[in-house]
Amino acid sequence: MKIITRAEEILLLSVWKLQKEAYGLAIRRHASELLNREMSVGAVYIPLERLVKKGHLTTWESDPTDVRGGRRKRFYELTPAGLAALHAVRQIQQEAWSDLPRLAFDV
Amino acid sequence: MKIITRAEEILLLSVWKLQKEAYGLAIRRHASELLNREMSVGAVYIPLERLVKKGHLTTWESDPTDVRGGRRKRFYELTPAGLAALHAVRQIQQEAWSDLPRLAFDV
DNA sequence: CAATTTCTTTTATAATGTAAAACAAATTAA
DNA sequence: TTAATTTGTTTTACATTATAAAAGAAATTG
Repeated sequence: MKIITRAEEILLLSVWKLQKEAYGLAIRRHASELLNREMSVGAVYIPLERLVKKGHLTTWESDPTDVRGGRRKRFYELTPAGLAALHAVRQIQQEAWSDLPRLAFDV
Repeated sequence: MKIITRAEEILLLSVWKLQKEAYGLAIRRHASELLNREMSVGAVYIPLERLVKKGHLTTWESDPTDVRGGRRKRFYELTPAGLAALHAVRQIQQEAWSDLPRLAFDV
């Protein structure tokens, strides 16, 4: 299984975290907070579409809400395959960060 | 600070782990094991050079050893900046993976 | 209906990732 | 002494991913 990229990891985790509120701009806000840095709109929507195409997310459009400017939203949800990809990357991370020797200059 | 990519993370951690044996092919072997998948030669050397250019690694050439085919090796070592980049990505990971709600289909 | 707001899609380009081929220099075997 | 083998790095050429910025859409408010 090919490992997901960091952007994919952050976006999948954002979708997971946001649950029923996982739509484009909300995902962007959450992911930006995680990264401590404003992600551009394209940096979110384009990878999200890729994740859908790969089967790691499902997506659908909602009806408009009645808040000002509240147009249709495109929601996302994690699939079992997406969750598996997250678990896989998590495991690799834990392995990679284990048993590291002490460094000369230290933290 | 711009976050490092997954490949960069794996390579920096491999250099860290290998200590005095951190040269191209050894790094490739170690990183391949971590990822459970053979990395191509270019997938290692090119990112390594990028990390040197960014100041996350230092590099130098050794003298040849006397084992069969043992030619000059190019070694790498983590810099304080490289370590800082690893710490930064680690922190983001821990934040991103915390407080995730239960899923419908569960692990 | 013009202005404003929320939200998504598209476009164009920069940066990264990767396989594969080429190159280099050492030891060993014939 | 030279051909084969081994260990290793560099280069090339291309595919994939990341990103900013602009454009487009549909709703509410003034």
